[in-house]
Amino acid sequence: MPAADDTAEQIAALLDGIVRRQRRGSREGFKDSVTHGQFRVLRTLDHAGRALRLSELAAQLGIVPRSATSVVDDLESAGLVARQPDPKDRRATLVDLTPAGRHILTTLREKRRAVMATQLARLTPAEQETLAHLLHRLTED
Amino acid sequence: MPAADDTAEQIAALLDGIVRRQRRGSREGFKDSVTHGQFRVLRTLDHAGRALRLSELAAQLGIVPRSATSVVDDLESAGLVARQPDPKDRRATLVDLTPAGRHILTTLREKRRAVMATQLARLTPAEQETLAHLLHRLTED
DNA sequence: GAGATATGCTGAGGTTAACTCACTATGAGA
DNA sequence: TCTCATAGTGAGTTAACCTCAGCATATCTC
Repeated sequence: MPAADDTAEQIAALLDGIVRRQRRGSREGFKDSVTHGQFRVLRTLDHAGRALRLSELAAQLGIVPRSATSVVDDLESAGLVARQPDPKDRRATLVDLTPAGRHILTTLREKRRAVMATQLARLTPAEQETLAHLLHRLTED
Repeated sequence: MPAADDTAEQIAALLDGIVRRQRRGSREGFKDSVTHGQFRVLRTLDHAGRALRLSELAAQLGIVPRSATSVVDDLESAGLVARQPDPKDRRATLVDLTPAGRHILTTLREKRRAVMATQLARLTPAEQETLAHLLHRLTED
């Protein structure tokens, strides 16, 4: 049982626990506005900076298109995103943030940041930087 | 908007993405054996090294007791854990791993480790150590 | 330019992992 | 003893996914 292997198992369990807590915290904070899944859509659209095809959105979220349809349905009912037909392909629909969606996203980000910051307070700013750097390295292509 | 705050938001998003992928990978690997939630129960019992009360188990998992009941139900049907009455309190039930549960846990850990190791391969062993250390610091009391 | 094939979205329905609320059985304190 | 707290569970709900099937539109092949 090599040490490196133990590290992998350990990291997996630690990540799992942290995200679990963080998710729980967000749920409290997001109450009565949007769900975590909806938040992810808003964030993704904002990050893209333009309207995305539903399938494109799904790909970026790492979910199947059918699942994206449902989340977008709910966000659209809430007036936070808008669908419009893609002029280049009549099969496709473009999804974009509404001003209301953009507005709420700012608030939610702040709440989420607060939750995360509470946990992160255990690390020094330098350690936080290191962590961010390592996590980033883990996700980049 | 101070840099430290940005870091918090960033870390939250990165963690989320990593765990999402990792979870997806595990799902593939665990197929036809146990779910992620069930795995967590097995791991927790093994970690405790003794039979746990259902409520104690729930607490360690960070879920409400009622939720633990259901997961334990399924694991018990599968013969991976066993319930037995707590001799000290007839209201309580103790849950423990069966030999079969202990056995499958080893296999699952290995699969999970493999999934995580693939992602971790982007970091040097030293970086992995650092990451494990930082994550550990984040979770400890 | 017509027919086969691929693509984009959505209806229907299922699973996992949680939740709350209300109930029963048992234990513990006044 | 009578009250109140605690341990577990039945019933029912929610979020966030999934697959499979189907329709409309686009594209490719002949």
